[in-house]
Amino acid sequence: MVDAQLEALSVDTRRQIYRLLVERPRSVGELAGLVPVSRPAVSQHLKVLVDAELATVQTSGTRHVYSADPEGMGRLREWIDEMWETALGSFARFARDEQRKGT
Amino acid sequence: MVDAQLEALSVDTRRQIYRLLVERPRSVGELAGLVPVSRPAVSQHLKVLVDAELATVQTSGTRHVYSADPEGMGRLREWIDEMWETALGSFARFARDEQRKGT
DNA sequence: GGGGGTGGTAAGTCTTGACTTACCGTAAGT
DNA sequence: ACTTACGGTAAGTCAAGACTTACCACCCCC
Repeated sequence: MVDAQLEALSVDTRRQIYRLLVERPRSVGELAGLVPVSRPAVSQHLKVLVDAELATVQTSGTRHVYSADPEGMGRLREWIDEMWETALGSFARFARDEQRKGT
Repeated sequence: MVDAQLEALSVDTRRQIYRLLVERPRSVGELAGLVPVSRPAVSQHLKVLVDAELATVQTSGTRHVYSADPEGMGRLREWIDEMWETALGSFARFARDEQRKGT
């Protein structure tokens, strides 16, 4: 379920682009000027972000403005929270057992 | 900062292993029996998880027991939360501007 | 309706890394 | 000491994907 989001955010360039979108919506050309890769590369990264529901497009004429989409990040956040909680629980249980062992 | 965590969790097999560790600590052999790859592959994945501070080892004799480490997941959680918040803020601002435009 | 500026797509290169088999070290039991 | 079980490491293969250049489609404005 969160596979797409995690995979999308695992690449540095794509993370940079996403951060820029989180600040504010931006056009493809603007992004290409802020990131050390070519414009086509930016386009490809944006496709991945959109597919992962981490970004949305707003096309007006030939100008495509991308913004951050709360949808995908929300799902990722819930997944992380779940992992975090159960990891903490498992950790506490483990610590208690270790303690018991020591007594 | 969260690069290591995101990259570690971007691979399906490694996510499976991590989920198993979140449930409870497990040995390498046990993990290898629960995941569709060879034992050396599991070892390599575990190394990545440990490097990302998503797991820790507890070696007793030749038996190595891995557990989920809250450290890395905590950092990832904070980062995600920050992204989530600012993305929501940016989204709200955008929605308001769109509204204003419509009036 | 041409020309400039927008951005997506195709094709090809090249690196990264997930996986395998084979091997080695080490600890525990007899 | 010999054996057996446990895991980490080396070396090699192979596919995925990040990037490039080149090209194409589109809309807008004169």
